[in-house]
Order: sequence, then structure tokens, then C-alpha cells
Amino acid sequence: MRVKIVDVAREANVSVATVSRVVNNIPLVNEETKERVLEAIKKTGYKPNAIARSLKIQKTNTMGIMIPDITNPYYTEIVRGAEDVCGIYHYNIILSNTDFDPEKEKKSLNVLVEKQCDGIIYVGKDLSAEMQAELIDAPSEVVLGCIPDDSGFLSGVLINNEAAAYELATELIKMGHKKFMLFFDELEEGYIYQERKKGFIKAFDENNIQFDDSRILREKLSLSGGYSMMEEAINSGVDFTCVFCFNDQTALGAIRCAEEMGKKIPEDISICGFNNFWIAEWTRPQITTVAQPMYDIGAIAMRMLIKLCEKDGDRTVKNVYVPHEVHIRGSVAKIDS
Amino acid sequence: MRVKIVDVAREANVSVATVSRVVNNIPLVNEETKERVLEAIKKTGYKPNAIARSLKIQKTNTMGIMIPDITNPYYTEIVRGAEDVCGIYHYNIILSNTDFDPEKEKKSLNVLVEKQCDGIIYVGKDLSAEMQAELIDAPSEVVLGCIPDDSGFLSGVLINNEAAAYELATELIKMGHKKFMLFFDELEEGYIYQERKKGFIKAFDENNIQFDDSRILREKLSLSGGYSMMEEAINSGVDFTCVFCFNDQTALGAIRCAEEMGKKIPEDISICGFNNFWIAEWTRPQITTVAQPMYDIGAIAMRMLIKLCEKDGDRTVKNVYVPHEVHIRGSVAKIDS
DNA sequence: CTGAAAGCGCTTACAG
DNA sequence: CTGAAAGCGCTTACAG
Repeated sequence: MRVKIVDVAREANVSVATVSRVVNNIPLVNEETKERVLEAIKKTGYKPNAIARSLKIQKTNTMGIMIPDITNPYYTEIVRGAEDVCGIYHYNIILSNTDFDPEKEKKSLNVLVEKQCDGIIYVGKDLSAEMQAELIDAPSEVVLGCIPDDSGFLSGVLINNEAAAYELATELIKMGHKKFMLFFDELEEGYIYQERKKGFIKAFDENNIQFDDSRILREKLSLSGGYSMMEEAINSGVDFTCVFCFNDQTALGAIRCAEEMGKKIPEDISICGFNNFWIAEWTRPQITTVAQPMYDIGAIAMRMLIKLCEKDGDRTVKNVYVPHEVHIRGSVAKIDS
Repeated sequence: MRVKIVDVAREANVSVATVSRVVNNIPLVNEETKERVLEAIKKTGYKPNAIARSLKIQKTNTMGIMIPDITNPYYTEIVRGAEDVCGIYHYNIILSNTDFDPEKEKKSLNVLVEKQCDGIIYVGKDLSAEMQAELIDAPSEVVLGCIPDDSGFLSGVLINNEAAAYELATELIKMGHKKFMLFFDELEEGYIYQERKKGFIKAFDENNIQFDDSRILREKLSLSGGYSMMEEAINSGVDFTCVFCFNDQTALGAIRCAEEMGKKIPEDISICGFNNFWIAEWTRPQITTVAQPMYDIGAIAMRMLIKLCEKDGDRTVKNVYVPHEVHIRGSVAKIDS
């Protein structure tokens, strides 16, 4: 049997109220009784029951984090940032992998709400109308990661994907590239997809390059997905000198496939990723990419969430755009136009 | 105000007991009243308060997982395996990064216990006597990941590190190597370190190769740690043809440094990692390593933990050794002896 | 400064 | 089949 507050009260010859006061460091306790209680706590090995406490004070000090897949290094970093901030403010994280599956997301949200999470961070590449409604409705506070909420009810932390894609494309165009392929997600629509596509189109337009949907390939955004998209691209006979991959894993897979098919990277094909995952500088060739401050996204989102959960915290709804950065590395090269 | 059980009781004209029964799917409820309650639940949008429930039934259906750093791909996979199993059995995970810091570990354990986690998975490279005592003492159930408990009180899931190191070393010796360097952890002692060292020594002994502590370098086990150990190794002028790194990140860092210093990998130096992280086949050269089934370690540990948390579950204490596998890849080569 | 008592939102013997 | 009531382990007005 775990020892409870009444046991230490008995031991210290005081009421449970008094024990509670010293446990919670409420001042008005006589120094001497406090000592006595502290001793009783040590002697009995008492540990407060946070569940009981939560029920009473209506606050759990636990946050939920819904993330597609913690195994994706991009999301891993976000979780780490969030967890570190949690630690500082004495919160804990319940982690939930959603795999971009709307059913899982719903179930997950439901459980997090039932477990009375003070707040929830929702990370994804898109916010469906349904999820948006559920999140706005949820009794827990909510902050979005990587996506914005257009309703004005939810705050979010993200990069400007359109600008990022635009800048990346512009760099490659400056290097002489005109014929592009895009290795995108299976998922047809989605906020991030749309934004980046806008960015690419803008850059293309400004340089009188035709944006052609047939130059978009779709697959799982993974090493093997990138590999097979490259295989398809080369086999298709389409003429291209540069490919934009939706993330770095995909880019690396594409690089490996191209090499195996006898292409030199970057001499024959320039390949770009996105996100700047932790290993991007350590591959050969190094991966040209757009860095996102993933850790900061998690950390900032969690800070905002905690503010929402504390009285007198800042409740301004806003989208925080964190800086991105284009890194030109060995996987791309200038070409003669 | 969140709607509570009494609200739906009122709405359905029944007692809270009845509502509770239908929510928990307890049979003895009249079909008709059940319908009425279900409707009231839908109408009011009632969601049970899991905290209140937990307090009453003395079970939270949440598990704690203490892991050094979720950002390390090795640990990431373990967490994913654990979380997936949790999902199946309707548990949730509270994630806690401990960074190999005994203070953080203690605090973390404490919080997990206070939050009444039904069970806790402790993952690390070593189990200090102090931690061991605390874990055995903890009112939550505990299963270890990657390390065993020699007291016979705690179950664990892990590979046989000694055998793994032995097999890896034997392979390299067969390839003609005799002069080794070892790139190990800053942390001097520790279970996994000791086991692997034993394995290396055994292989060396069997082949009349002297094991010399001066051939062990110590640094952070990271890309840059590997890089700087290789720098030091080469600059030291010590003669070696093969290096064993404690993990794959370290190996990759070492490979990059060696290349930059004009060495050809694997022709001039053979380099091995450990763990077979997800990208090991996609680097160039590909990394020779020992695969651990990380996902399974997490999944099996969680299964065992859940059994411990359910009545009539299997309470046998045991260490489950999962299979490892040596993968010889492009980062190593035969040499003429 | 301290304690008695109500109440947080549930579940579950117990009685009917 | 259903309900009244006790109790899970805390916190916190309220009274003294």
C-alpha cells in the first residue's frame, strides 16, 4: 500500500490540511510543525498522489503531443524541444504517434482530452476542417506545430514554407537549372504541400520557367520512396537537371538511386532536400536543403502552450514564423544554360 | 465547464451509477435505458474524466518511459516500439529524456511515480546501484530496456552485447585485421561498455592479439565525437587498420574525418559502427555494424510491462535476449596480413 | 497558525 | 435491472 497524506498526518500528529500545506510549500505553517511534518514525510517515504491532486485542482500538468511519427528525425527534434521546455516548467508529455491517420488522430485527441491534458500540441502537414473543429472545441488548450490555423482561434509555430521553397528554387535557377522534377508526398493536398508548391511556382514564373504538374512524382517520403521516384524519373526519359525533394530522406534515397543508375551527383543531376536533418552535412554528397529550426518549433510551441495553461498567461492568438535558411551543399552544382 | 457524469444522468433521468455502467460497458443494463443514456451522452458531448476514474480504480493506464535522449535514432526506435504496443492495449506513454544524468533520472522517476504510472520502462547503458534500488522500490512496475538487472527483481529486454562484439571482432580478424582502435564512450564504466569490451577481448585473445587499453579513445558518441577521435587517432601516429566505434553516428563521423585526412575507406582503414541505425545502408561507404532490433526491444519491453500491470498477467522475472546480427558492409575490407 | 469538512468526478459493493 | 452512498487521495475555503 502506498503511503498517503493521512498516514503522514498521523505520524506527525497534525491534520492532513497541514501536511498538504507543507507539501505545497504554503507559507502559513509554523516552522516547528513544518519540521515535524517534513520528518514524517521522510520517515514514511510519502509521495503525493498527483492524480488525486489533479482531480482536485483541475490541472494535470501534463501536455499531449500529437505527432505523425517520432521516428522521422524532423519530428523527433520537435518533440525534444517540447519536452525540454516541459521539464523546465514542471510539465510532462504524453506522446502520441498519429501516422497521418485521421482515425488515429481522433482517437488520440480523445484520449488526451479524457486524460485531462492541460494542453495539446498538434503537429502535422495539414489541418483538416474536421480536425480544426475538434481542436478548437477541445477543452484542453491547443497550439499547432508546422501549420497555421486560418480561423484565428489557434496559435501556431512554423516556417514560411512558400518563402523557403521560393528561395531554394531561386538559388537553383541562378545556378543555371531550368528543368526540374519534384518528388512530393503521396498525400495530394495539404497545407505545407500547397505552400511549397506556390513558392516553386513563383520562382519558376519569375524566371519564365513553365511549371508542369507532370514533373511532380508522388511517393512515400522516405529513403526508399526517394529511391523509387528517382528510378521512375530516370526511366521515364524526361529531361531534367535538378530535383526538389520534399525532405532530406527522400533526397538521399534519390541520390543513391541516381548514382546506382550511373549518374554523377551533382554533375549530372542536382538534388535538393528539405528540413536539414541532423545528418545532412555528413552524407556524401552533402545535401542541399532548407534548414528548419525543428527543436525551436517544439520549444516555442510548448512555451506558448504553457502560457495558455497558466492564469494571467498571454492568450494572444498568433502564428509565429521561425526563420528558415537555405543551405547550398555538394548535392547541387552550377550548369551551363 | 466540462460536462460530467451527473449531467448526463440528469439528462437521461437515471443515476450516475447507471451512466457509469453504460460508459464502462457493464452488461447488466436494460437495453432501453442504455439507449437513453447513450443518447444523453451524445447530446451532452460527455467525455469521461480519466483522472477521476484513475483515482477511483487505482490504475492510470499510463506508462512512463525513461530514455537517455529521444533524438538518438537508436532510442527513438525503442520509443516507437513501446508506443505502438501501448496503443494496442489502451495505454499511453509519458516520455522523459534523462540525458544519462542521474539527477534528471531521479527527478523523472519521482514524477512518474507521483503521476501514478502503472509501469515504467527504464532504458540506459547502465544501471547504477542507486537507480537499481529506486526502481526495485518503486510502486510502479518496472521493465528495463537494453540492460539487465542482476538482482533478479526486474525483467529486461536486451541483446547479448558481449556476443555481438565478439562476433563483429571475429569477422574483422578473419578479414586480416590485427591492429585495432576502439572509439568508446566518455563514460568510463557501465554495463554495455563492459560487455562489449569483454567480447572484443575474447575475440582478440582467441587470435593472439594483444588488447591494449591505450587503443581505446573516449569521447561523446556522436558524429563530431567520432570525427575528433579519428583525428586524434591518426595524428597520434599509432598504427591501426580497423576501428570499432560504439555506435553508427560515431562511425560515420570517423569515416568523414579519415576521408578528409586523405585516407581511403575501407582500403586504408576499416571502420565499424554498432546498432545499425536506419541510415547505415544509405551512407557511402555503407556502415558495417551490428544490428539490434530496437523497435522490438521497445515493443517487447512494453508487452512485458503491460502483463505486469494486469491482474493474472505473467509475473515471471526474466531477461529476454533478442537477436543481433552482424552486417558486413562497405566500410570494411580484407587486408593482407 | 491549524483543523474539520466539503468536494474534485468517478466506480462499485450493497440493498432493493 | 437500478440507485443511494461511500470512498479513491488530495486541496482549500471557512471557522476558530
